[in-house]
Amino acid sequence: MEKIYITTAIPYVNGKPHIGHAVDYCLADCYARYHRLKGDEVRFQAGTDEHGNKIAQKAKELDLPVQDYVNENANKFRDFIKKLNVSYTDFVRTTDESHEKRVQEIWRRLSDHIYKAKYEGWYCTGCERYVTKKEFDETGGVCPDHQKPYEELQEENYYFRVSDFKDRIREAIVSNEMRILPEFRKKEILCLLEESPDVSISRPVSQLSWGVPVPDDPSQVMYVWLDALSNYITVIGFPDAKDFGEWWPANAQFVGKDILRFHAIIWPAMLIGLGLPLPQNLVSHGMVLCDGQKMSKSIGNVVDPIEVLESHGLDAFRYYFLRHIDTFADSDFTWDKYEEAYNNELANDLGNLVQRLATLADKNQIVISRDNNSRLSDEYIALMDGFEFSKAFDLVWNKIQELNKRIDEEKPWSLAKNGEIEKLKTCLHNLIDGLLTAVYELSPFIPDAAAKIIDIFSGKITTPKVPLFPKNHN
RNA sequence: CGCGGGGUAGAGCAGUCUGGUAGCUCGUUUGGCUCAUAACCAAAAGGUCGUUGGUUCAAAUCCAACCCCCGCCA
Repeated sequence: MEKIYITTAIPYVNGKPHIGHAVDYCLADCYARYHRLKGDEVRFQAGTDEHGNKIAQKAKELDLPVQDYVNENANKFRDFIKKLNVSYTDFVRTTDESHEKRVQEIWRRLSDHIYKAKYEGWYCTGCERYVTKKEFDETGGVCPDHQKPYEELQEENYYFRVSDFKDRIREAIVSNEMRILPEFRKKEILCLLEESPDVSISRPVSQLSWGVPVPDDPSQVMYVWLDALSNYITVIGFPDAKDFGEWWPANAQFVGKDILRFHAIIWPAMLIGLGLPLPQNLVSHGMVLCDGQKMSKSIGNVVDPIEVLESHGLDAFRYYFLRHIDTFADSDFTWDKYEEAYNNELANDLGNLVQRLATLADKNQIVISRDNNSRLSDEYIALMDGFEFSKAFDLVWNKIQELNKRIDEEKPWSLAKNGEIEKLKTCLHNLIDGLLTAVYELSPFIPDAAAKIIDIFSGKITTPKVPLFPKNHN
């Protein structure tokens, strides 16, 4: 039995949850539940990123105090996470007082690697970031995302000297001490690492007010990196919690491919600077596309995850996102594919299998006495340990389909007709046992459905009045 | 320019490392079954494996050149 710590990226709460957030949560939750099945003790972080100008501006537009605005949005995210039945144990908000205090302590401890310098160049207020000379030249001085000319800027910032840690980070990545998944991202990061400049970690108060004050310098406020990335350790009590070392380093940190670079370069630099070990696995997943295109408001192909969730329920949602959204590569979401997966797979394969076995058991008054002796197959464990969730799901699904074949081959209804009661009982016992074994491995993916199936086959078995995954007749 | 991934049946993919009758899922067609949610099971049709050339008895697989798509550098 091990202690496992799992983290998810904390979304920026300047809007409502979108479908990309769901991938992070589904993967991390599946992994957490898998470890609990193995008997491990799991601590599982989730949270929200709540500082920065974009949020302050939105609040201003709505004429709300900023804290009220972020409270409201943080709740939306927390509700969303609950709706996904994500089994997190710790929730962090970057506006939590305890987080802010700890971040300031982290800043102090990193002060040997922090220096003040003058920035001269261009800045995009929309992106809230500095713009390189190359970018300025290529865009003709106008931000392509915001259609606004870049502003010329001259200001003092604090910088974090990432260069102090490059050798150590490279070594950790190459040796898989900090494993980056998938493998091809590892190569990208190694290239990026060489070119990584020191990173600006503060802004003058005049530029940015909604953030954590820099310790001992009231003229500066922390910019996103130190504040947001620190959440992974502040939430489990760094530096003062006595049991911090029992949980850190994280076994797995789940992030989208777009933010992997920060987690694979700036974050380990911070950890090394603090004298802490590095996370064991950085798992970077792909983006959810719609008809092969990136979802965007301007194309108008944004899919609302709540709408998806409400159309066929949570099990269907988790099913699709864990099986048909590839764990590592970009994958498509389309309503057609979603409907197809629900009808052909959840309803016809699994739902119908449950229904036919329950009916057969009911009609023939079969009672299953079964202690929970299910175990995970070696192949399943290997895939789950390698974060190959969609492949592990495929593996289990084959077992489901296999059971449908076996029913046809063994024809329990014929046995009943011929009065071969003992044979019939053995046959149904074996089939139901096979189902429950598969369901055990299914439970990290679709926990609600798994619980319902176990319930159906516990004690006296009766035919469910409503099928597990009803189909729409329209 | 550079680094990386990919181009295999209508769609989505595996197979390429370790050459030897081209495979899976969905869709289509036909048959079977009746426990089941018009569900399930079986069978069939459907491919010049991006192009050209090379190595070999034999190439989706190895080698060379080229074309196209995508990711990262942004």
